[in-house]
Amino acid sequence: MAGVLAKSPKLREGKQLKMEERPLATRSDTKITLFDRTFDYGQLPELMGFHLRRASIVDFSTFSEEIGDRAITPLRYSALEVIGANPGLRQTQLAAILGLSKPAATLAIDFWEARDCLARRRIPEDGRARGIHLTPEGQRTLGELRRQVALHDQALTASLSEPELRALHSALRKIIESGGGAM
Amino acid sequence: MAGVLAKSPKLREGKQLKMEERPLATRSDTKITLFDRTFDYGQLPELMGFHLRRASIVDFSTFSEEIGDRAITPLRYSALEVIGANPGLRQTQLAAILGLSKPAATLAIDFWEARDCLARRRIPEDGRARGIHLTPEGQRTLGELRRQVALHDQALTASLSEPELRALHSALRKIIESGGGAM
DNA sequence: TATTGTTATACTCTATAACTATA
DNA sequence: TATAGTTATAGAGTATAACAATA
Repeated sequence: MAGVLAKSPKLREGKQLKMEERPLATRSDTKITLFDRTFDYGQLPELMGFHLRRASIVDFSTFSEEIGDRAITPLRYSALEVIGANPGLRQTQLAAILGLSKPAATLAIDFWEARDCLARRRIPEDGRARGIHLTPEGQRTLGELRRQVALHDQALTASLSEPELRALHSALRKIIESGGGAM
Repeated sequence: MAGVLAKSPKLREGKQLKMEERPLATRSDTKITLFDRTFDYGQLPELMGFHLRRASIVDFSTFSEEIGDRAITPLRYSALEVIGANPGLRQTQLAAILGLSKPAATLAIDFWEARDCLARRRIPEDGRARGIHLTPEGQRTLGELRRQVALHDQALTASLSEPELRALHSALRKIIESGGGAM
C-alpha cells in the first residue's frame, strides 16, 4: 500500500502562507516535520482530492489488518457481500456491479471458492453461464465479516458526530454522483 | 483504473431494507440497475469506507485525463509540487514526505528529470546525497500544472456549497488524523 | 559500520486478447 | 457470429534486497 503521504505525519503548525487564497487549508496541514526539519506540502492541502486519497488510504491500510486476514481485501470482501446479497448472480454481472474486468471477477470468485465459501452452479437456461451462490461456510464467513467490517468502519469514523457523519456521507455522494459519467 | 463500483451506476430506488439499521444508506444507493435487473449492494452503502473509495476513484480516474497527459498521475504531480515547495529536497526526504519507498522516489524523480523539469545536484556537505531542484522548464510546467490541478479539484467539488466543502474537509481531516498512527 | 541513492528482482493487481463451450 | 467464462500474457506500480559511493 503506498503513496502520497507521510507514514507518521506529526504535523506541526508553520508560518501562514497566503491563507486568503487557501480556503480549505488550515495551518496544521500545510507543513510536515520530518528529520527535525519542516517541509511544505505546496498546494496539496488545498486539494480535496489529496485529502480524499489520504482518508481512503487510512481506511484501506487498516482494513485487512483489522479483519485479521491479510488476504481479505476490500475488493474481495465487496465481492462476497454482493454475491451474498444477490444469490445466483452471474460472473459478468458481478464484474459489472463492481467495475471489474471479467478476469478480475473470475479471480475474486476463485479466491472464495478455494475457501469453500461459494460455488459456481450451472444455469439450466444458459449452459455458458454460472450462477454464484454462497455455501453454508460462505454464509458463516460473510456473517462474521460483515460484523468485523462494520466495526472497522465505525472505528474509522469514530471521531465524527452524527451530524458530521451525515454531512460527510452527503458530500461524498454528491461527488460520486457528479462523477458518474466519468466513471 | 478499477474496482469496487459500477462504471455507470444509473442508480434507481429500490424497496426499503431495514432502514432503521442503516443510518447512512439512502434508498437511492442500496441498489444498482444493470442489464434491466436490479441488484443489491448489501451492506456496502452503509460503509463510509466504500464511499470514500468511490469518491477517491472519481478523483483519480479523471485526473490524468483532465490534465491532458496520461503520464502525469496524482503521485507524479505531488512529487513535483513538493519539490517545488522545498528546493534542494533530498530524495530520502521526498520519499518520507510522500510515504514512498526509495526506489519509488527515484522513479518519480527520473520521470521529471527526463522531461527536463528537475535536476539532481551534488550537495557539498554530503557527497552521497543529491538535492533536487526545479529547472526553469520545471518551474513553468509546475505553474501550469498547479492551475490545471486546481481546476480539476474545483470541478470535482463543484456540486458542493461552501459550508459543505468546509464540512467535508473537516471530516476528512478528522479521519486522517485519527488514523495517523496506523499510516 | 551506517547511509544515500541506484539497480535488480519479484510480487500484486489490473487489463486485453486468445481460447472453449455454448448459444 | 456472439456471449460467458477461463486462461495466457503483459503492463503498471509497488516493495525488498543487493550494490556502489560516501560518511
